[in-house]
Amino acid sequence: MEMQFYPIDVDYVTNKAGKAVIRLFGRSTDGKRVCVIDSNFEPYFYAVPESKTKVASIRKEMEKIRVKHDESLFYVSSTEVSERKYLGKDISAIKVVVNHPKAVPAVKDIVKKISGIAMVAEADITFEKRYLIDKKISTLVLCSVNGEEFDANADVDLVLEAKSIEQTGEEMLSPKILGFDIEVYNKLRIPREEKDPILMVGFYSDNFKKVITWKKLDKAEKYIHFVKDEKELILEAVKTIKEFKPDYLVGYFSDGFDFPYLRSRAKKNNVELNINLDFSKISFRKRGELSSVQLTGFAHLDIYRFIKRITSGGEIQLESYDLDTVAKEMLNEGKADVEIPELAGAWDDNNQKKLKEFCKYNLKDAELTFRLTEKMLPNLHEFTKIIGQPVQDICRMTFGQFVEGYLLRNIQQFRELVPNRPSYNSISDRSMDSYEGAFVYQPSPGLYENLAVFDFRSLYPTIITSHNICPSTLTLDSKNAYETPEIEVNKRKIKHYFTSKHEGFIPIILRDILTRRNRIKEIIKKNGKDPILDARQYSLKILANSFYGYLGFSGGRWYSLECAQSVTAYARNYVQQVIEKAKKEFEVVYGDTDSIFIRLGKKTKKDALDFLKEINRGLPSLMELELENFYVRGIFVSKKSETKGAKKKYALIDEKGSIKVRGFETIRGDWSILAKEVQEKVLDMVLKENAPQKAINFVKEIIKQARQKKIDMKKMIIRRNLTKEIKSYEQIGPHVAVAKKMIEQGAEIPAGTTIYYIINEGKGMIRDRAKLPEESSSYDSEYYVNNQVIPAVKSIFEALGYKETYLKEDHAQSKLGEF
DNA sequence: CCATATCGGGG
DNA sequence: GTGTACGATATGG
Repeated sequence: MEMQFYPIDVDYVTNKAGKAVIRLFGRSTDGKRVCVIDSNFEPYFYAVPESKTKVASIRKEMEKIRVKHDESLFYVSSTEVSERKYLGKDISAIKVVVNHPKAVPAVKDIVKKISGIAMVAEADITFEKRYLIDKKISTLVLCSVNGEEFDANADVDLVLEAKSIEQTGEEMLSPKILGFDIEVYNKLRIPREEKDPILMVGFYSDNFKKVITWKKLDKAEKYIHFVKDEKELILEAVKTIKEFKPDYLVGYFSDGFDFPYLRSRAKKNNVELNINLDFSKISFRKRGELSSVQLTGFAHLDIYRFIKRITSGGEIQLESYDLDTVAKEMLNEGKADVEIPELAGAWDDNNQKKLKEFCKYNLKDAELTFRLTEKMLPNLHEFTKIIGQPVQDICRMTFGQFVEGYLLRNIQQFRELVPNRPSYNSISDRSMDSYEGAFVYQPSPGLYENLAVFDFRSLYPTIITSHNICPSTLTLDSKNAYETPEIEVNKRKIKHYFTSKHEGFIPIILRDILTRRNRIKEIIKKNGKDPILDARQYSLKILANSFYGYLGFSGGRWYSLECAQSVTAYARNYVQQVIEKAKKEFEVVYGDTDSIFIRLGKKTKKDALDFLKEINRGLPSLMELELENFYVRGIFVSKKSETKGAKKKYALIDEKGSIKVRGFETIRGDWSILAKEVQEKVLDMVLKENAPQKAINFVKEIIKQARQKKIDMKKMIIRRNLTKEIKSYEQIGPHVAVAKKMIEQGAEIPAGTTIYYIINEGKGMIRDRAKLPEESSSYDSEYYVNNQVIPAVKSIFEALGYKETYLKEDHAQSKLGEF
């Protein structure tokens, strides 16, 4: 029979005959959950002989290989000579086909030892990845399959054994998404998996709301479902997922919290989290402290991980990635307003009213998770389609992995053999390599008016394409080659050369990405905004911008120090050239990596634009200097202990009154709200109103209010995490001291607990005066003035020239009366 | 200057 | 599992 479907999850299993078969789980066009089995794909790798002369004898030797491993026999099924390239050079490789994916590592080790073998390649690409690459299948994109119905032990509507399968369209899956979230008993601030039960599980989707809990609530909302205990709650949650049949089950930090917690509580209650479509156990792949929780048959997404990756470094800079902040920024809607530390108390006291609120809160979290996923879907899907790997992997991949995934798929057209993933040792060797990065033109601290900012459009990608920078074009021959600017290595000046006789695969692939992106941007310009096209161009932008970093990433297969060095060398050269030219007409205020900030002074905007045109006439075709914006005012500040202006620490206001702040994120979650608010307001007054004196008066007023204890205690709360067991602390910080006192009063405080505290008035050390917010009646205003307010605004006022008068090093305290 | 420590998300 | 392996930033020697 014929069927069209969207593959979502791909893996392989070994069938009764001992053969590895690929399974593609997905959704058919008529809405069924399906599993397609493809048993027509063979595992293989490549062996590269030292010279062509020995190929015949090597093949004979390889074909004799037999390895016993546990119960199975691994062997070479066939070999075949394949003319390939390796980093641009022609080589003969032998394709070695083996009887099982697990035979690859075993056989590979033996092949490596055969004399006359130079290297073994592509033995480290997983079977299912290899399948997707070779079959040119992207998950989530429509596939046609011809096959026979098959009887298999899987919780799907249809299993097909494929005779043929191919990707047939561009059309994408519209997935069934189920957001979920758990609430747990939290007498202590951090719940303990062994002791504290799960109290609620919430689910949300289009036309679907459900909260499961095990305390009966009278006159509760319809969506609340009651069960008798935690065990039943877990079973009911499993049943809910089974019946809903989502394509994506989505949580927020569910890799780090919800799933590990569910697993632990399921074990405690002696029940199985039986949601995988083949009834197998859920895989928790440890990666440092965090695990990646992978389901079989459908996708588990931790949307937090994708959002964090995709937004950092982008336009919107979030100060925190907690669900409330992210949802407010992206959905204009925050979490339900409850005091989560009160949940345990409400549960113990059977406080019906409060528990109903917590149910609502639980549902809201699931809803926000669901909505964020909907919002991110265009980007998530574009990456999945471009990179061609399952959506659950894309959701967790770094940009370096994006580049490598993209190269792996697109390198095939060049017949390039894929370099091996570097060994642990070579990674650590490579990470010793250091090289010069971007150029920074240091600003003099101060307030400037009337600025123009230029930047190079996609500077690093266009440098790579314009100068043919690629591991395959690197040459020692300076004839017919691009010559880099001088590069200083160990006090010696060197240059690299990249041939101009043929184009490297990285420049070709990258140029294709850039031109595709430009085409999409033109369509958007012509036809107006379109979220899908916008996601597509943004994905291509991120991908293109990641190539340079990838070349210098020690864990990369195509790592090349020479390439990475060359990219930054060219970049420094171009930016410095523009700065030198700009200096003849304007005052240059600042420059960093790919941007130049100039003061217009008596010159006009037109003069700035003419200058831009002039520069662009001299650049290679793909490179371009663009106007980023004109700014009314800008403040450049210096970091402490630096006299010159700091890198990337400035704030600008444009003609529309919107403020752009860079590098002020020293104010993080572990500072008081007071410090954050003061800094924000000061920047506002300086930039928007051009009123430094008013800002000073404002800070003076805040200090006065602090001293008169007129500021809300909530704004004084500082939080900090305990990273280890209390006993193992040598350095007793304020948060450690608070925790110690709590323990003395009988509390249990495991590692990982967040301690909230306020510094109280009195004599002695800071740590002895740190107390829980509920135990604090007042606060030490001098501490907050000197350690929170002043540090938050100090550098801003210094840049404005108030240094000597108002802020004298650490003795600021005595001077602050005048402040 | 480079090596080590901390932190994030979740309740 | 055709293994594994966070990444960015702050501090401290």
